[in-house]
Amino acid sequence: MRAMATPKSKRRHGELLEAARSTLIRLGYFETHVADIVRAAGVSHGTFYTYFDSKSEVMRVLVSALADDFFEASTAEVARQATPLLTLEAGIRQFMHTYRDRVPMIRILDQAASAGGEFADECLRIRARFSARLRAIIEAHPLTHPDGRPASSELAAYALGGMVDDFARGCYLLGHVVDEDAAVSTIALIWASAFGFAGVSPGLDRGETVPVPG
Amino acid sequence: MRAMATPKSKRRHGELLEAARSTLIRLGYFETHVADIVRAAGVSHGTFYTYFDSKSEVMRVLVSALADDFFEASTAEVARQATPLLTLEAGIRQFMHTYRDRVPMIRILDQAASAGGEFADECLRIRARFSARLRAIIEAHPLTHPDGRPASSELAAYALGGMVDDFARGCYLLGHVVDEDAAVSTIALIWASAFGFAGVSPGLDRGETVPVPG
Amino acid sequence: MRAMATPKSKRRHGELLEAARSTLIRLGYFETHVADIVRAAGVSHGTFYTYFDSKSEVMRVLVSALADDFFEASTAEVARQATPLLTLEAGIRQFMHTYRDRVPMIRILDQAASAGGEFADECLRIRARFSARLRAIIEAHPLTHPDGRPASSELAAYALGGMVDDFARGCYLLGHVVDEDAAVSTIALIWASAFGFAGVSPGLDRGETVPVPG
Amino acid sequence: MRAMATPKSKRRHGELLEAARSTLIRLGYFETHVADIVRAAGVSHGTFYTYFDSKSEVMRVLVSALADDFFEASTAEVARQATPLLTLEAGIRQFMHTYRDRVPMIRILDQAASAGGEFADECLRIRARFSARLRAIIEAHPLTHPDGRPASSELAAYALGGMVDDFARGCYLLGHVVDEDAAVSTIALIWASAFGFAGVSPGLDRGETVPVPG
DNA sequence: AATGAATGAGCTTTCATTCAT
DNA sequence: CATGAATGAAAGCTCATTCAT
Repeated sequence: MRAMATPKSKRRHGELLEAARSTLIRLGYFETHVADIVRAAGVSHGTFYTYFDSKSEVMRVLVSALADDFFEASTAEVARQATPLLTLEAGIRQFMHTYRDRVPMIRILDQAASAGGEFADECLRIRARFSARLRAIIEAHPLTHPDGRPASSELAAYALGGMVDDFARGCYLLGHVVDEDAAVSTIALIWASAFGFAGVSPGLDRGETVPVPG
Repeated sequence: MRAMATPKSKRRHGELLEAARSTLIRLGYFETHVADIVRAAGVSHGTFYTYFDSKSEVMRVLVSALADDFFEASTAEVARQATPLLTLEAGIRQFMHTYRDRVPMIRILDQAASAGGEFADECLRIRARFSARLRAIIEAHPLTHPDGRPASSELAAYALGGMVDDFARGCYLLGHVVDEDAAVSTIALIWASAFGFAGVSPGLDRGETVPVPG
Repeated sequence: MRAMATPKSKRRHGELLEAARSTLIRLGYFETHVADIVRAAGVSHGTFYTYFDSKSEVMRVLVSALADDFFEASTAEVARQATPLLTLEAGIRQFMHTYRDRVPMIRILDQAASAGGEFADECLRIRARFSARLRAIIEAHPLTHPDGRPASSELAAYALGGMVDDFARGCYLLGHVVDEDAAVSTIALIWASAFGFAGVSPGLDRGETVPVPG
Repeated sequence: MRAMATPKSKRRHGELLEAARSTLIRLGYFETHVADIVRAAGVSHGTFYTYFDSKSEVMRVLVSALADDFFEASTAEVARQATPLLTLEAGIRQFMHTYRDRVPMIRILDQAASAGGEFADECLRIRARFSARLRAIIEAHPLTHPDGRPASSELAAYALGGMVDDFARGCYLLGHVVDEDAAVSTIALIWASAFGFAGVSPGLDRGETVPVPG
């Protein structure tokens, strides 16, 4: 980007960004061309290059903005419910809905990340911020290995957060069809088991057959 | 694809597929062009179209093959270990290693899926096959809600499978750096908690502070 | 063409020609490719070039054959009818039907001629042969200018033949929709006027020989 | 077509059209490629697509323009001559010359129409407009069947118009060599016979309005 | 004589970027 | 600053013809 001096310039810059944003969401990462953006903004090709060095630059700026927006929205507080399990469910449900309501923009994020370049880091940055929040909570309910060692709260947070993230991705990006309510309560149950909430995991005989994961 | 009669044809077909495969891995899904493939194979443009109807077709063939290979490799049997938890760990570790060893080709799958179209379904298909395996196991160790209702084994399988899938994706595709051994044991611990293995989850007082997920 | 020695060769040659003919009619002049012809003949590309020097050569041979067939069919004798006018009509109707029944092949002829090269001459050759027949008849009923000079029978034949040819072309090739019966009787009336048939225009004996148009 | 704003644009658009026109005439419909057009216009490939959506579009525009030009020129008024027959001749001669002077472009029209698609309709449209003019004239000199029924003026117009069209086509497109003067007077004679002009065929007042052919 | 894989020049079209106006 | 026509490299694909087998 080059020109930012006057207020008019600032406005133009913003208009172009907004045009690019709506175009991205409308057409997707790979089908968004400079021609689409400038048409949406009502300016010429030349003007675009007055404000941005390249198409990549706008993409970069926008994808970061999309990522921030997603993060902000998905880390809102959740009201305490009647039981811990219900509160867990409420939190997970909120995440799922936040995801669902932003599918077009998350799809962009996903495409940008898969295309390589700097966007994978952007995704990791979001994940890290999610995990940091979850981690703080887990540390109040530490997972413990059978031998008594505490599990890494960082890793546990990453894994539990990833579970819901993956679920949302499967449902909303890839199109897997599920009963959302059932999904939320199942995930909450697994979280609760991990946190060791009373009345959720019944105890199991030792030494039995063990599943092969994957 | 059209010509397959003679042994020479079969060889060429294979050479082109291999050229396409290595080019895909080298340049990525979006930067792989017919010109790159034929250059790698040492043949002319025309020859490519003797064996494939279009660029999309090779992509389709290759991505499906990659997906199949990944699935086959990641669902191999795992030897029973000393304890159930260790066996869980072994299974998860195997999945992680299978993923790690195929990063270049899984990246292609990921890119193809992000572009939409048929490849997202391919991903779901793989996920469904994973889940089906895991589900069979879960049904032997059903998760139960506090009120006694059994959780959906299908959803539980999808969620638990997603957790490890997401972990592998974060580490190997997006570049998140973790201690793999610690990660595996943490995931195994969460699985074990869900399955209700004795000695893993300690019990928790009701009514306490509850984490906000995400 | 090169190989014609053995009976087997002759058969192959014929098979290829027939395959080319049906392909031409099926796909049209511009959409007929060597690949289509050899597929229809059940032989390889190489074989095609054993019997023909080029695609153009087959086209040349075939278009000439189509032209001959058309000419033969359209110059068949027509039975004398009750009145000369009816006989004229019968002849014109026969031509129209001959044309109509061969639309696919005449279309080829038309396309080939328009594409330039030698095929325009082929069309002229047909027209000349038509005209020659018609001319012989006109010479028995000469058209006379007001000043008493006889009109050129050659030109009159060409013009009158062209009228019906053009009509058929308009209806059957270009898709002009008309009542065929009315068209035939109108054209016959114009012919009769030119020939000076009694009751249409003056001065011609009834019951005489009547031309077959085309 | 997309860009037409500035005068410079208008000029370029015209240059490209003219380049396309001259290229069409030079190389024919089937041998005219975008590369030839842009070379003739002295611009890049990209510029062509700034002004036209596709090659087909220029073809369409040009062929329609050719057709319009041809129609306009060939339906110009013809000065009344000393006798009706001479006026007929003058009209026919004008048509022949109009045709002759536009052979290169009419050839394009012919090729385009033979390829099928929209251009055959274009030809029919021209024919219909010709016929409509001729028909108005014929209705003032109705052709009558021997039984007294009037012939269809529409069909008569189509047939008589087709005669001269076919003649011009034979001479100028297909290369039939004739004495043009003799041809014109022969065709005029046939028209006059059909119209029943005195001294050619009976029963028409002299000195009346005389049709412009074509 | 038959095969059919291989060729490669050539086709139409796209699009990020530049630069004269 | 704004314009938008111009660029040109590069894309996917076609097809008549050749030639080693």
